[in-house]
Parts: sequence; structure tokens; C-alpha cells
Amino acid sequence: MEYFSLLDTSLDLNINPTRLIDETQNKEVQSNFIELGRKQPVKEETRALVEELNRVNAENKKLTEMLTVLCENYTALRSQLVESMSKNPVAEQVSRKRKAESTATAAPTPTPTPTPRNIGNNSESSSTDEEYSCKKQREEHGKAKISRVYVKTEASDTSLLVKDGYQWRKYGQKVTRDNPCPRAYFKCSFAPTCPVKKKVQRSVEDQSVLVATYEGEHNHPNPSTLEATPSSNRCMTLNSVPCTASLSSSSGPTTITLDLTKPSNPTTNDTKTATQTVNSPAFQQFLAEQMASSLTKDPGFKAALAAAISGRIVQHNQTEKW
DNA sequence: CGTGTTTGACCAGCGC
DNA sequence: GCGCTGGTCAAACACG
Repeated sequence: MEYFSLLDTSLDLNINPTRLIDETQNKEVQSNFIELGRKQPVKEETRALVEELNRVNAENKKLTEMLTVLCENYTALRSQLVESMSKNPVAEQVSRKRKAESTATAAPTPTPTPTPRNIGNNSESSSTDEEYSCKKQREEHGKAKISRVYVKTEASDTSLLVKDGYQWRKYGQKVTRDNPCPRAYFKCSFAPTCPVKKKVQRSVEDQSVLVATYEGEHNHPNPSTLEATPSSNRCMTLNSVPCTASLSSSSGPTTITLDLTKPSNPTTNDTKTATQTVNSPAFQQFLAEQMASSLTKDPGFKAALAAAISGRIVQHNQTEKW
């Protein structure tokens, strides 16, 4: 299930204006919709339209509220992450000789510390990835972009699948020393020349958290974007539940933390900023794109459209006969 | 039959 | 040089 599927962006085409009034009446109208449609008083129709308008307004309001909460959580988590990084910039580099040496040789900490709010005490669990990132960073510094995504999933979900919109081919799996959970290795299979690789491993302390490490940059657009798929390529749509996200890319690999299970937090103070973000033209455009793509993929929308068109044709023919 | 996944084997880097 | 570890390969297998 996907986040936007919960929002029901499908158009209510209002094929039959009386459908909200009474289910019994609705059935009757459907069986004789042409005749009743002509006899129905204008007042009744207006009332139905007003009700419909109110319903859409309420839905719109609800959507706006959800988006506001989402942006609030994003802002809060980001500030939390920045604060955490400024307090403890090298907290993760303590446990291993190899890691210490790699730190000494070159790069600063390639990955920011994940926020405890999102993934619990996960610093140790990511140490294996940390090692790898340090080494890779040393080898491929300035060549390959490394980013990491923390995805909170259901604990019962045993798959190592992180839906990010790209097509991945699994080419290996390995049990690492520090983590009993196997690490899966993926290559981008959308483009044969795409150099991007992905590693996915469960957090050792919180196995409901998947740690996905991306290496390199795609040399092709996101296939889900090309296909106008609204769900899988946006962080806010992952796993179809409202989520919080924090993003940081300063002085190292990009780290994105997603909490797909945390309920929304209406007590955050930064409502103004969030509302401004929601009201921004870019966000409105993004929302419109999401809705448009959702509509085009919605079989219900297509069916309703077909019914509306055929109904019009029938009605038109009947009118001509009369 | 084509495509993707699984999994044991192999290789390279690193520490001792 | 040896052993450990992470990363990759490729044959076998599963699936539609």
C-alpha cells in the first residue's frame, strides 16, 4: 500500500448528482437515470452539488493538514539531526582499529549520526556500513557519491527490499561479522551502464530498520518518474504511511532517515514554516503532479470516465429522439 | 525460455 | 605468509 493511495486522489466525477442523497434513491436513479435526470428538480441537484463541494473541501482540508504535519516533522527532524551532528561529529568512529585508521588517513566522517528518534540506538548497528563507507570513501573520494537511507519497516517484514523507484538486481548476499542479519548487494538494472550499487542490511539493534547504502549516481532518470508512478520514488510515499524524514548532505554522503511508523506529531511549533512550504508553488505543483499521475493510474477513474462519456452519448441520443 | 534470485566459491585488502 | 573479512562472480535454481 502506498501513502497516496490513502489520500484517495481519484476524481469524483459526479456522474449522477443524486448519488449522495440516498442509496435507495440512487439505485432507482441508476436504473432510470435518464428519465429522472431530466425530471429532477434543479434545487435538488444544487443541494447535491453543495454537499459534494463541502465533501471535497473537507478532503482538501484534511490533505492540507497531513502535508502540514509532514513538513513539520521534516523540519523538526532536520534541526535535530543538525544539532546532533554539531554535538557529536565523530561519535561513531570508536570501535574498530581499521575504522580509526581509515579516519586518520583521509576523510572526515562520511556519514552523519542517525537521529535516535528515528531508529533508536543504531550507531553500533551501522558500524559495518560505516567501515565500508570509510574505506570506499577513501578509494572513491570525489568519484562516487555515497548516500545512506534508513527505512523503518514492519518487524515482520523479512525482505530486504527498499522501494526507491529504481530497478535493482540482487547479485549477492553476505552475513557480516557484526550483524547476524545478512547484507544484500544490489546493482541498478534499469540501465546496463548505470554504476550505482546498493547494499541493504537490517540494523542489528532494531531489526525493523533497514539500512540502505547507495554508491554512485544514476546516469538515467528514475524509471518510476518516467512511468509517472506516484509512489515509489518519493521518500514521503514510502510504505504508504505518513512518515517523517530528515536529510543531510553536508560534508559527506547523503543520509536520509525515514520513520515510516511514527505517528504524526501535531504539537510541533513550526507550523508557519510548514504551511509556507505547503503553499509554495513548487509544492503545489508537486502535489498536482502526484494527483494527476494517481488519476491516470486509477482504474476507477478510467471506469468513471468511460461511464460518464457513454452516459453522455446515451443521453444525447435519447434527447435527439425526443 | 527468459529473467531474476540464491548461494557457495573465489578474490582482494588488511592485520597480525 | 596466513587468516579474517567484505565484495563479487557465476552456476544452479525458481518462477512466470
